[in-house]
Amino acid sequence: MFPIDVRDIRPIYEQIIDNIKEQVIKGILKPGDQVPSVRQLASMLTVNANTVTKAYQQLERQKIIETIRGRGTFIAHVTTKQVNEDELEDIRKTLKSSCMQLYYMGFSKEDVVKEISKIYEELIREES
Amino acid sequence: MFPIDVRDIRPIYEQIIDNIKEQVIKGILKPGDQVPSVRQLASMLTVNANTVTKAYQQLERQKIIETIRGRGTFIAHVTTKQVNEDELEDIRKTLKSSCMQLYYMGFSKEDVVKEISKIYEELIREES
Amino acid sequence: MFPIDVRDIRPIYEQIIDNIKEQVIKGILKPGDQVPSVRQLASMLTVNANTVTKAYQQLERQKIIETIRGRGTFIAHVTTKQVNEDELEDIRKTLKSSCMQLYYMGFSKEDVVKEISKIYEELIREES
Amino acid sequence: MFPIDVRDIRPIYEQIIDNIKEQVIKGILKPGDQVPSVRQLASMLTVNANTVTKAYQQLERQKIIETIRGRGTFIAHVTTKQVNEDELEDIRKTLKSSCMQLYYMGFSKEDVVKEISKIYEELIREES
DNA sequence: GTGGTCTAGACCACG
DNA sequence: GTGGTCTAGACCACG
Repeated sequence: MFPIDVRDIRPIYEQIIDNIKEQVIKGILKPGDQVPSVRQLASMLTVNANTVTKAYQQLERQKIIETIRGRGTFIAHVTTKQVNEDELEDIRKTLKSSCMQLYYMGFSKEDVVKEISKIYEELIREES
Repeated sequence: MFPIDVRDIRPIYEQIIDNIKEQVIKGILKPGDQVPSVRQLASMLTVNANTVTKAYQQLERQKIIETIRGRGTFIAHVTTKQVNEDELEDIRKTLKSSCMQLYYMGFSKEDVVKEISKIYEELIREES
Repeated sequence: MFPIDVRDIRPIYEQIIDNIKEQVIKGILKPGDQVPSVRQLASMLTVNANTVTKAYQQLERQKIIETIRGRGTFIAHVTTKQVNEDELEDIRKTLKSSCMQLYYMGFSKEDVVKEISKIYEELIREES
Repeated sequence: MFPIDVRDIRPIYEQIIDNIKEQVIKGILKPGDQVPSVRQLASMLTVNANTVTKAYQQLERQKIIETIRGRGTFIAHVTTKQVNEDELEDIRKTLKSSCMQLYYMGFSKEDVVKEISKIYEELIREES
């Protein structure tokens, strides 16, 4: 599967969320694909099952996966998510914090744009 | 001073850090300017003095402010911070998470670039 | 564990820092070893948990220990720390103060060298 | 006179103590020499008079200066100070902390000895 | 159970 | 008056 880094700043459940999202965006996981059960993934990543549960709950709330009782958990069929203003505001705060840190490291606006463009491109690079 | 938002995802001390950084970047606070004492700022924001202390300690470690014994706390004289690879890697992870969230909201690469450009520009608007 | 001396000139959190550093240097604590949890150490030393937290935070900043979310705190895997000129200058000032005190007690250069050699040797005695 | 560095880790009163001790050790100030009055030194260094008072009190307790009522303050006539075991123990703790810091910066015993020798020599270099 | 955040409040060192 | 240290204790996030 994918690696969990216990030293990562992000909590483990967020790493799981980010990894699955990334695989969906990159097309590695496609709508209808089954994802491992909570217990399977927990043992694959050697993390606590509660941690995977938390990640799956959030992914489900975000309509990225869906659980069908008795059958398992699957990648949802894409429904472009509508813009949530509160969430967007939180993202902006995060971006602003990152910008300030980069500013202090001497990054110009162009440097920042270059950085984020590269990140976005790597994400949606067709069939990675 | 500036508002503390208890509903903000960021802890209070981080909001304080971000706000002061922002004022320095925008040139509202200049090198040598005195910032409110721990107790003053605490009562202005109606937060506990320890919370302000924590924010100030981190700002001091980042060389953004400096404390002069018995006199108070001041904006540091700029010393361009050198790039820390570990820190940069953490920022990249944060940017990637934000990109994925924005992608799910339907933001194209151009939209994301526009968004971050606006944020960066607002930050340095008044020739810092 | 180790004793806290309330009469010591150093604050408690510094005594904790120094004690753990010493155990690491002496090889009593090895990379990967778990150190007591904040609460455990606090009750062992009968000090407040916040005091231990402060010591651990500084040790973490110095890359001597690392915290793994929900699992505990561990001795870091050694990464030789690079020389920080500012820090070195501070150490030199401290050494100079000590030298002057010793000079007044009648210590010759050879006495001082003998003293510090003994201290250093006791530190690394058991092949760390 | 001598410079006070408000950014120095040492409190101002300690800087004053250290500076006067240093001048005595180096022979710049000799037994019987008059030192500035508290108010004079305070205005020379632009520090608070209480700070100078504190420094002078400690220097007097250490028999390095002596105050003659109505006449002023003078460098004391040398009387080799006897070794105070408690004080020596404190110095050892300080030296140990410094050794540990230097050890973490990669200093060998020889490096540390070289460092402290240089500091001691610069101190007693005849007529600096 | 683990550490992180925050409060209220005391006391101290420095100036 | 300024920040630094420390306590007691609450509540939260993560696992």
